Amino acid sequence: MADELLATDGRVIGERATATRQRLLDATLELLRRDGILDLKVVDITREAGAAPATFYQYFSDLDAAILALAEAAIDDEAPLVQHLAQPWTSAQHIESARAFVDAYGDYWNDHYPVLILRNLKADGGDVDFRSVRSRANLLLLRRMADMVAAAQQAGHAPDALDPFATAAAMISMLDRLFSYRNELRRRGITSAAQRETLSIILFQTLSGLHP
Amino acid sequence: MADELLATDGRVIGERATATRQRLLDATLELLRRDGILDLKVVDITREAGAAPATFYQYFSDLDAAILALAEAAIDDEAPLVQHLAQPWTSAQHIESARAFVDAYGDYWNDHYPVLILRNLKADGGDVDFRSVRSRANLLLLRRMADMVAAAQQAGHAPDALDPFATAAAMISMLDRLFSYRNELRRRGITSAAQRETLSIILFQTLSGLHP
DNA sequence: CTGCCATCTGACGCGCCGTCAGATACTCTG
DNA sequence: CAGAGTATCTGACGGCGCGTCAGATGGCAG
Repeated sequence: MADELLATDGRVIGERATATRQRLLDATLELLRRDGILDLKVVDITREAGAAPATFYQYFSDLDAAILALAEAAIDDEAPLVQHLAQPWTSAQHIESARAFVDAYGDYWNDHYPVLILRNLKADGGDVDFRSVRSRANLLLLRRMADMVAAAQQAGHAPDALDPFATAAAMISMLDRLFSYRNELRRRGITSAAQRETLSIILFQTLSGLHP
Repeated sequence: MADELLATDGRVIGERATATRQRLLDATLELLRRDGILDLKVVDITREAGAAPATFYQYFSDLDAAILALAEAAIDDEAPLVQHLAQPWTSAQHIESARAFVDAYGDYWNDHYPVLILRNLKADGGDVDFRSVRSRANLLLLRRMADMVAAAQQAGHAPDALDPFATAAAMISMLDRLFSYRNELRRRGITSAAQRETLSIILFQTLSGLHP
């Protein structure tokens, strides 16, 4: 097992230090939720965690390192998502699987959204570490979705001109961004239930090539 | 005409000052492209524009005010987009309109992406000014798309359970996010042409209810 | 109790923010 | 074209967060 945590000077850290490190990560996520993505300060994190500013730098070289650690941790919560994509959606009844997937994605998003948004920003900006963690996070989902599209194409349900992987990426993109936008939609009188149903239908149609 | 520009102290500004203000805005966009969204500094903007830091604050109360001005300016470039959604897509031939729209959206995105990303971030974060400018920017597009969905529903092509407005928002979301992601897709060997065709098909299917 | 190692901390120099009083450039009048 | 008046620009400054360092504190083994 290589999951022994290291301090920035390279030494393996003990129980007390591991707990402190975790408090700092918890505080980071909490502040990201509370104050938004653009106003995160190390000083505030350490105050929230009841530590001195210098302590933060014992476990993370800078803010990015902490966010990267949170992004790594988020990967573990993806398991329930993949499950709903286990088999291709081959009949109208499978719209129910699409609904379940959208719900699961919503839960996942709620738990991790500030980290996911920052991860995407930094990955888009070219940071190799964030690109790597995003890649590992998305790959399973993208592969499963791409396989579903390919199956739909072989069954003659979906257009051959669709690139399966690009289609999968488009669906993940839609979900990511629309969940950010959902408060705005609610403000316009569109309920969560309507949003969920709309997403489920688009996802079902696009991945299966069928009408629900 | 109320398009006379004001300094932060409220006075109407003249020709020279307007030019300086514009140089600052140009420099802001240039630095956003070059250095990314998260490392923008007033000092750098003024250096790039050949002005003193204090000059920036004569025309913008802070960085957000400048970005907001850029977001306002971006709205003017939306006209070509709306054009492609003028009439509903009622036959398979209209896939060509979808392609044209995707291309136009790509151009628009290329011209303004750092500003659009920041605008969305701050609007999602609850900033009322950025919510307002995003709302004004999106509304025309969203309305047109929603009308297309409603028309497809009346023709019996699209499921009635789709919320037209939420569907439109999902499509815009997909476009916004996927254009950010396109370098990653290219890295995976998916060409721009394949991305464009995939987006066009998904858009066409979802808005028209037809197969291409 | 004492020494040792892990862990934590206050204090500091640095760079950017946003403000102010004053310098500079332009314009208009006589 | 001199000089006053206004528009525009600027250097300098206090404040704050960053990231580093030497040293303080805590806990455990002998």
